[in-house]
Amino acid sequence: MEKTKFKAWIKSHFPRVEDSMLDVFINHAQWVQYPKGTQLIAEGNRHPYSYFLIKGSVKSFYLKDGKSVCLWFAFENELVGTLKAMEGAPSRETVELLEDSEFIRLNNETLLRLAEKDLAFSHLVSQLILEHADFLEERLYQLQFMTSKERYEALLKLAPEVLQKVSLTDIASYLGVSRETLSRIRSQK
Amino acid sequence: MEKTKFKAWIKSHFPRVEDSMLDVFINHAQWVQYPKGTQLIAEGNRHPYSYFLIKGSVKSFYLKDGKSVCLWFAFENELVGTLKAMEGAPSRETVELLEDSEFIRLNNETLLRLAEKDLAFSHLVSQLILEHADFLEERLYQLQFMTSKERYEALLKLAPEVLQKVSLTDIASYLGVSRETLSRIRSQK
DNA sequence: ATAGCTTTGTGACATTTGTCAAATGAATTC
DNA sequence: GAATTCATTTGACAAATGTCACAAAGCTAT
Repeated sequence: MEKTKFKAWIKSHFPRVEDSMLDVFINHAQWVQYPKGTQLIAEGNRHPYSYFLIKGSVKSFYLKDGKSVCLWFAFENELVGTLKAMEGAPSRETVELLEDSEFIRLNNETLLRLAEKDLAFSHLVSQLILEHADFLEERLYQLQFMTSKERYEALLKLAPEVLQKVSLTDIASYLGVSRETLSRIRSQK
Repeated sequence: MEKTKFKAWIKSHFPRVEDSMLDVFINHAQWVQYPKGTQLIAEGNRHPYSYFLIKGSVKSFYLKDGKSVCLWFAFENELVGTLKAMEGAPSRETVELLEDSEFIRLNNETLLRLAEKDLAFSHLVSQLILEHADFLEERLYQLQFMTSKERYEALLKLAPEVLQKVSLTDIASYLGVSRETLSRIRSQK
């Protein structure tokens, strides 16, 4: 069962969550699968789920003047979701599958209800938000302090799988430069 | 007593925190006061406190090639602290007073210990991190999507007091442009 | 294999922004 | 209030990046 993978991941990331709790949690989760191109979360809509990505890859983006500008990518063994969805608010971003992918799906309300009553889950939720905030701070640092070339190199170092799975157009938008500029950065080295 | 102001603020922001809990919390807090220019939190150091700003203003910045680049500003009735300090890790940023200021000071470990044991406090901590994450997402959106002129106008709209209290040099670095460019943006309108 | 589509790369040029230097303006000290 | 310091503005130029046009390379389906 794919849930095993998810369970192992939680246990390694949140060793303080007890097994009994974890089982309650897992029982509320479902395995789901969607084809490439599916919009998991659509801009402007409320979305009731968060996901753990078992297999595949996704991108998150806003639309700007009809073009997509990527905010993040996710690959195997990563969490996929948005703060807005967690808060029950309409999403500002769209999350779309880059290839056929499998997920463990978690209902946000269920998650919050568990966190409401149980201290360990509340800490888990804090932890998740904290990790996301750390990611955002790093992104912000890079956008404010690093040149586009440095950002490209940092991305390659941190997540080399991006190059395999994501188009250069999407990577360029993620880095905050035009396709052409990224192309030139790449040809320089 | 200045703690009253802090108490009122918490009650309006987190109506679900009970009075008894709040009193425990407040009893762990201290009122402190520092002169303009004080570095509340210094880059590279661990820092044991978070603050509620009673009166005054602060800026947060990194150093880049000897120049400061601002990450955020805070004014009356706002929380002042860093995620890194919360996590007990060395700070990457420096937090400095823009004028003589007064704070309610909270020990991070005490805060976390309370959150450890008490559900209401755990939710409060989640909520605080969540608000910070929302701020970061908005910042990121602005840096990636908006022109420097639009960012300047957004800042004026959201926090007009910035113009009163913060130098244009610091505002420029916050917006991600040079002093000269900000000056030209301002003269355009 | 070919035709058609999508992605990526390259050149020419315009625009934005940064950098350096100097001038102006505002605030502070003696 | 004159002198000094600091912050802001302005001008001239250079560097980085965006935009547009098109060429080249990779894929897909027939």
